[in-house]
Amino acid sequence: MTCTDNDRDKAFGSARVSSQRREIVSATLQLGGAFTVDELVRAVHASDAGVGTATVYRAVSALEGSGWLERVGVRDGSALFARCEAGAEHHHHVVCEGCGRVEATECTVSGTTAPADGFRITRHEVTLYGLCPECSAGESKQG
Amino acid sequence: MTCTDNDRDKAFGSARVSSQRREIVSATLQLGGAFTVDELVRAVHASDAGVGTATVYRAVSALEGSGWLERVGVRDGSALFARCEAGAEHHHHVVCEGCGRVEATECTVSGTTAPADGFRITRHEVTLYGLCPECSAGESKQG
DNA sequence: GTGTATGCAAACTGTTTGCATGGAC
DNA sequence: GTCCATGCAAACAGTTTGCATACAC
Repeated sequence: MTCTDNDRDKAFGSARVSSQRREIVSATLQLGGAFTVDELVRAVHASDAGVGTATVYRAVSALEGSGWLERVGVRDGSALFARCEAGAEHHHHVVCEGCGRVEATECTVSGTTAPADGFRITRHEVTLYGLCPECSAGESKQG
Repeated sequence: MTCTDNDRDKAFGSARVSSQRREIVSATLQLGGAFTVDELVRAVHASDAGVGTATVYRAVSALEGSGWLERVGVRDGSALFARCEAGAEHHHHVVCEGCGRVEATECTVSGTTAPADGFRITRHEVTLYGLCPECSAGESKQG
């Protein structure tokens, strides 16, 4: 992962960047796929146990606000976040249930058409779940 | 709404049916569309304030278990439930953001194809949001 | 120097659970 | 008569917030 401090700093947009926030961004990149805030807190604590949970929550909110992170779903009652390259373009996510990896995928839902009784559709939420090529291969080997 | 006690009782499958559970089912039908547990509790309290929150949660779980109710999404951090006629068939939901009405809609997502990098898709979640014909008409009148 | 991010802990919300009791079957 | 559903309250998990302080700008 080639990621400079400058890259990390850009994640927060115009907000201030502290050492903690830089660590949080690094941990996000290390996790790679989708993660809960709790998992992110653990990852951050691996390099600095002094970072508070509230700080991580606030940083995640800031990152979500700047568009660098996205809320991609829910797992066991906690919000799932993931870094997504697709940015502001309309897209959805494929979540690997093996390793948590998240990829952007284009929207295959027929946009604003009315599927039932003349509903006027304004937005939709789509999340695909499955296995990435690696996990898919591992799965078929193990049975 | 033509719904006999017998209909209400069937909602719980083979589980026991108490007067509270019958009231909960009635309240569900009165609400009509999607609702949170909190809204359901309020509706139930309109006819019997003595019903406990835990009872409603337990009844909702039982109704979900029997397939009579479905979890159709999340609103403000609380789970959204709705009665759905579609039953066990694969389908999705259209939620009216005006009145909360929920309709089943057939799946327009191209099933198990791999949208990105050879992912093997096993399942997906789709929820459509918009305005039903009535709310859509009201909206355009009011601007 | 100003204002924002931090850390701590408490508060808050939605949901679940333990327990004694009443009611459905 | 047995066993499950109930009601109450406490417990619980995830998340947010208040406040004094440290630090980025």
